Amino acid sequence: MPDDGVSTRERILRACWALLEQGQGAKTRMSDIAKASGVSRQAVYLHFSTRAELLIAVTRFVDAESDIDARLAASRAATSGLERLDAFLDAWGNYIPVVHPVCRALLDMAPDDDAAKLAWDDRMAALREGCVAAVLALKADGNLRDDHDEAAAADLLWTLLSVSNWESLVEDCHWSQARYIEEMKRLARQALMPTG
Amino acid sequence: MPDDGVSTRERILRACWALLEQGQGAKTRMSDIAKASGVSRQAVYLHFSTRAELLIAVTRFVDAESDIDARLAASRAATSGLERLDAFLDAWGNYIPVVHPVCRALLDMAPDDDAAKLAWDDRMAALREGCVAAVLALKADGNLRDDHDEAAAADLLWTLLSVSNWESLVEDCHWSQARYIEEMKRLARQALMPTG
DNA sequence: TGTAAACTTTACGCAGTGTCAAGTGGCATC
DNA sequence: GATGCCACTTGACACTGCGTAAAGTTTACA
Repeated sequence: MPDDGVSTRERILRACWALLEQGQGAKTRMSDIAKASGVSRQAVYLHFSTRAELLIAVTRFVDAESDIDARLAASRAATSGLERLDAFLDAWGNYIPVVHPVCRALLDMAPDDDAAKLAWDDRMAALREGCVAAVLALKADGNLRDDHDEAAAADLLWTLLSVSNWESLVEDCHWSQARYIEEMKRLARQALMPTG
Repeated sequence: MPDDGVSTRERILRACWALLEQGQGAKTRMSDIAKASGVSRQAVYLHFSTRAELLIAVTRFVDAESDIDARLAASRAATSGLERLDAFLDAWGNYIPVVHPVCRALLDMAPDDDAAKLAWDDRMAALREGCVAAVLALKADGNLRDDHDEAAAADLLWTLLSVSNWESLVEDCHWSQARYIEEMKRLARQALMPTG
């Protein structure tokens, strides 16, 4: 533990996070990260054996720092299905902008790197669990369309909530975050519930 | 012009296409393509100065070979807005599986390569034009929701029709192509038209 | 004084892209 | 039949970025 009480490992994680946040996701090199952390390139490898491992660690770090669990608590506490759906959309939809830079970096290296792909798939599997839970809550209220089963409904919701769709609307189409959330809520209701 | 009457350039394009179709998009190297074309690696560079340029040429080649224009003709010929929307969804939705391997390869290199990114954005801009046309046709019929303007409606449709969403439903969730098209049509109507 | 942990420095191996220069074989033209 | 061009081959090389290896430095602690 050097100067301040913060560990080198954490300095690297924060520096990497900061770099990813200022764009250039896929172009962020190990040497850039080392420089930004004020540490040698080799020191980075002392803590994270590959670039993929570092990026995965950063996503976990961001999850912890931004307390994703607290965000999701409201959706689990909801009493009605619709309430749960809305709360889940609020939680996840508002979390996307926070993790997005890191997600993007991970996603960009996934086609090349099996570890990154695995980590991403894992994340998406967790998201899908939330979707299934929301769908089941709707169904319990008799508020699920009868023309698709729970799996299909979850597929649809999971697809709507993808990071790509957020990028498309917020980054490419310049929608505000609030508008994105609002429209997603409407879209999800229309897609899943019996009457508009 | 060697053995058969087909040019080396075309042999390379077809070989590249075939390789991309059998998976491993981002992992397809210039040397693999050369080998599959029965030509030296240098010969590939004689025809395409970079990997990005080659991939872009392949997308154009696939467009020409699969006659994307003919596919879109029906949507332009439609008389009503709804007809146009459906025809557009059929044309594009059924074209995705054809170009997908090539699109994926281009998309995978976009974060790293400006030329690839530009080519991709161009393609997406063309798709958006189709979306705008469909939205305007709906509006002409008085069949556009009044709670978003044409731009927002086009944004939404364009996002729904993304390659990522096709991948999500067809590849990840194992939906059939027919089911994908059907559900997209419903989703688009619900999102854009006044009454479900 | 010794030693162990954390980090630095320098160097290297490797894959893949893109470049360069010197061939080679066929085909056309004079 | 020599000349020359064209498309292509061969083999080498520079460059980037990842990951590894080995030896040295600093600090802290016993």
